[in-house]
Amino acid sequence: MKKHTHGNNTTLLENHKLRITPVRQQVLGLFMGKPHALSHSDIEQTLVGDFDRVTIYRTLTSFLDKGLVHKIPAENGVVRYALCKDTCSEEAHHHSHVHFNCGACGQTFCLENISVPTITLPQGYTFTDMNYLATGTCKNCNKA
Amino acid sequence: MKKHTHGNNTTLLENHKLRITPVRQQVLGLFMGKPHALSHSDIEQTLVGDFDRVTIYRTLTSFLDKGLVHKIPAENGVVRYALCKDTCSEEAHHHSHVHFNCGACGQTFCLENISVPTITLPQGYTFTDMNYLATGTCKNCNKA
DNA sequence: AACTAATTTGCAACATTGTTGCAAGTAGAC
DNA sequence: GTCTACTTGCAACAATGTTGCAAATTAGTT
Repeated sequence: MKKHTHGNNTTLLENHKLRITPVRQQVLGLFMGKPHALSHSDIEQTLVGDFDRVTIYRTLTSFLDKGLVHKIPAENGVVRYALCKDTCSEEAHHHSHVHFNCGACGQTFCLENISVPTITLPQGYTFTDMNYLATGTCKNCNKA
Repeated sequence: MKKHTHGNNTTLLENHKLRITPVRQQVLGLFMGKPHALSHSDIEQTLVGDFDRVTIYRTLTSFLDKGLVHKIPAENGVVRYALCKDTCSEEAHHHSHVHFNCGACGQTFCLENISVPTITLPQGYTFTDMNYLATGTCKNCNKA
């Protein structure tokens, strides 16, 4: 029953200095099972009845702090989260990939495989993070 | 007292097929008076006591619909709005400029003057809108 | 296996943000 | 000035996010 809660997600949590708890295993499991980013409410609805709303918020916050996931703001203000690649840590996030939000299915994907151009900011500005958000229609929805 | 509510913002509203009302003039006045993007709560706090919260939401929505402002999602999910350039209309928005969110002063700016590279999406994806969001420290805060 | 310290969880309460329906008020056209 | 359509305020609600605290749990130590 709780078979697949053990496996490499346990290791993943340990690697990020997070204690192994049921919520964390389940939430991490969700991320690993889906190709798209998840919002708080996505998670809340999938783990029905099992965990407190607040706990899920805190789980996401700790994942974020420890560099396990990154935040993706959609145009409408909905915040989603997606797994980081291994190069991310507590200290620094290294992703400059494009996020794609599909207007048809509403899902958000990380497009890891396309090249991201460098943007040069004006004199005086320094940046720590760069976010690319495309809105449109995704592969699947364009087929249909 | 209500001197500067008349002027070219009235024309701007007319041009976008919006009725001239006190809220609209005042909110538009705010946008024109500030170099940075404004959130709903920024506006609410500045126009203290004068207008209903709901009215401000609806004002922003109609500005958005008519192509007068555009929406800027910050990393934390806060949604801000900034004036569009003249090339925007009800039908289509034409801005691919970079938005810059300063972690120090919290303000968000449109950086109109820097070049924005084209991003090529993978096969099958089509996009209608592209959003560039940089987070860091702005000119003023870097000086201080 | 039991003990302990530190972290994590659930609960309750609250704050903020955004939405909807409807009646009264106002803008703009004639 | 009159009429119509749009806009506003109010009330009520829904959704989202935050905080404090006591009880439970994790992981390390003996």
